[in-house]
Amino acid sequence: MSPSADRPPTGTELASPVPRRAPTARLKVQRVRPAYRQVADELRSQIMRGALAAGARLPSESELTGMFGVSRSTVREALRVLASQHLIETRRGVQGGSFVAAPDPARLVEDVGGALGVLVATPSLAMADLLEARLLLEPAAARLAAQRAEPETVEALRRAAAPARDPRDPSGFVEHMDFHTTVLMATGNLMLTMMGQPVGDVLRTRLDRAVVEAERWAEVDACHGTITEHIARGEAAEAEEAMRGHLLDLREIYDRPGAWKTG
Amino acid sequence: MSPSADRPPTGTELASPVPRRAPTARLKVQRVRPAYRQVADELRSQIMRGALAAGARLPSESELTGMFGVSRSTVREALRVLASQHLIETRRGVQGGSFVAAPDPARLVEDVGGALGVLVATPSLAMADLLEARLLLEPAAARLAAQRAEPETVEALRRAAAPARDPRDPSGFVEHMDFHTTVLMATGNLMLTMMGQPVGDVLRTRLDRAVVEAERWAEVDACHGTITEHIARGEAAEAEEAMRGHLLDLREIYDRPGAWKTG
DNA sequence: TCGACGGTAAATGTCTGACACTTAGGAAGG
DNA sequence: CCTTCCTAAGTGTCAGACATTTACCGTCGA
Repeated sequence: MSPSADRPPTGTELASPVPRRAPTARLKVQRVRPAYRQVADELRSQIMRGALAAGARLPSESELTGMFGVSRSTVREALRVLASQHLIETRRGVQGGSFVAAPDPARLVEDVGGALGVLVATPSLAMADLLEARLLLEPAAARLAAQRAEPETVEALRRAAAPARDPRDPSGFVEHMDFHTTVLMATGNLMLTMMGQPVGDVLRTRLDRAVVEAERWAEVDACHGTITEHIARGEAAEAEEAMRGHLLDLREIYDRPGAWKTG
Repeated sequence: MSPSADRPPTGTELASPVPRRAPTARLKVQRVRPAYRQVADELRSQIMRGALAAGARLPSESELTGMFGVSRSTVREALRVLASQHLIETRRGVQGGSFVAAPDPARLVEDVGGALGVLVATPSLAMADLLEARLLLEPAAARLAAQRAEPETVEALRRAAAPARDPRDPSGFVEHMDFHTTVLMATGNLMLTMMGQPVGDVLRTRLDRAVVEAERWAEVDACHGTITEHIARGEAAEAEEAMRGHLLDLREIYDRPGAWKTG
């Protein structure tokens, strides 16, 4: 990140390399907010305030044109902003329009994962940080999962712990979800799932699986099975410890040279 | 990633105003992706692939119209999408244009916080979940902070632990950052900070401070001080335990009826 | 009576061309 | 050397038109 990269106002500036003796008031702020931003902010505020319930239909673009006194292009750019933040969805055709989108955890996780992927490409966020965060989160999640184990979630865990079969045989891929994600979900706490999943996603997608031998995967699967059974029996402490050990094992893989796909 | 590619099965479909007895296969997928999305996806892909480095300038809107063979409106809508995902920043004037944005953790935290705020308005994510997640994260963070305490971070902690003075007296508000955020930052692990801060933000902004008596805040400040000193002395276990106790104390506040601002 | 078919209209999607506004940098003037 | 003004590149905004999608509804035929 070049130090000259001028940062627009985020409001949460940390250590700012304060430009001493600013020549003339040299603000980088946008003097005027573009109209499309004002429109977007106003609509967003209405949505967040609950004035527009989820599923509700916004006025048509032409109507918004009249309401805000701006052109349709401007309205549309505002709508694109909201749509890309998943606050609205637009449909075409008769009875089409822009609708307030129902908040979707999966979508948020996707977005965060994507942003994380970008961040790990910078020196500010190291893979080691992700591993540490995971090591902090998932053992605790395993403990909670054990404390709250229900037949249904245990069943899901068993499915997830079953080794993913040969990728060339797609038959086993139905309904197969990542084990670690499943453990997070088994806590019944959506917040934990949302915190942990993006981390796991990034680690998984950037690991070059070629550096790992087949028998290593067998060990991994064995660990998953052990953890699952601890959770199934409600053995909280054991589940936590097993997960911690598992993650430490994995760390050995992640620490290998060339384990990370660069691009 | 965030392109929110035409939704693969998220499995989290909730109450869709299901048109009973779907006439013919009634998919909600967009048959054709609008041009602005294609342009946005292509540009995003180039940015993520690294073909455009951070800070690099994209072609001007007019040039992009030529390159993609679409009108400027379409190009602009695509740029709005990328801008609202913080992948690019746009400047006006000579030497203006769209520039690849440097990844900014603070921005990501902001976004996640905003999205969380929306999610807690739904039954899928309860405040209790946030509290639990926090209870899981911050004590561990306090431990790590203690293990790695450096003079500089300790100093920042002391500043943050100092009671925020009367809001009507803005003098004390300079440089005052939330204590819990500071603890997270003191771990030196950006990932932990990014996981914890949105949670704290949501809890803080939605707590109706009117239900809390002044002396309660004094207790809170005292707790902050205790934790800070544990961290300063490198007492990891004590710091962790103090933080846990502090959060459990806070829980009493959060559990009061009427503690949450509805919206 | 019921299903298939096709028309209609309300919206979004796209294009074109024009003008306004912003702003860094250079030229002119003191 | 400093200040002031001008310029030009680029984004921001507007207006109007046409294209495309698609739920709905009426018609027709079996």
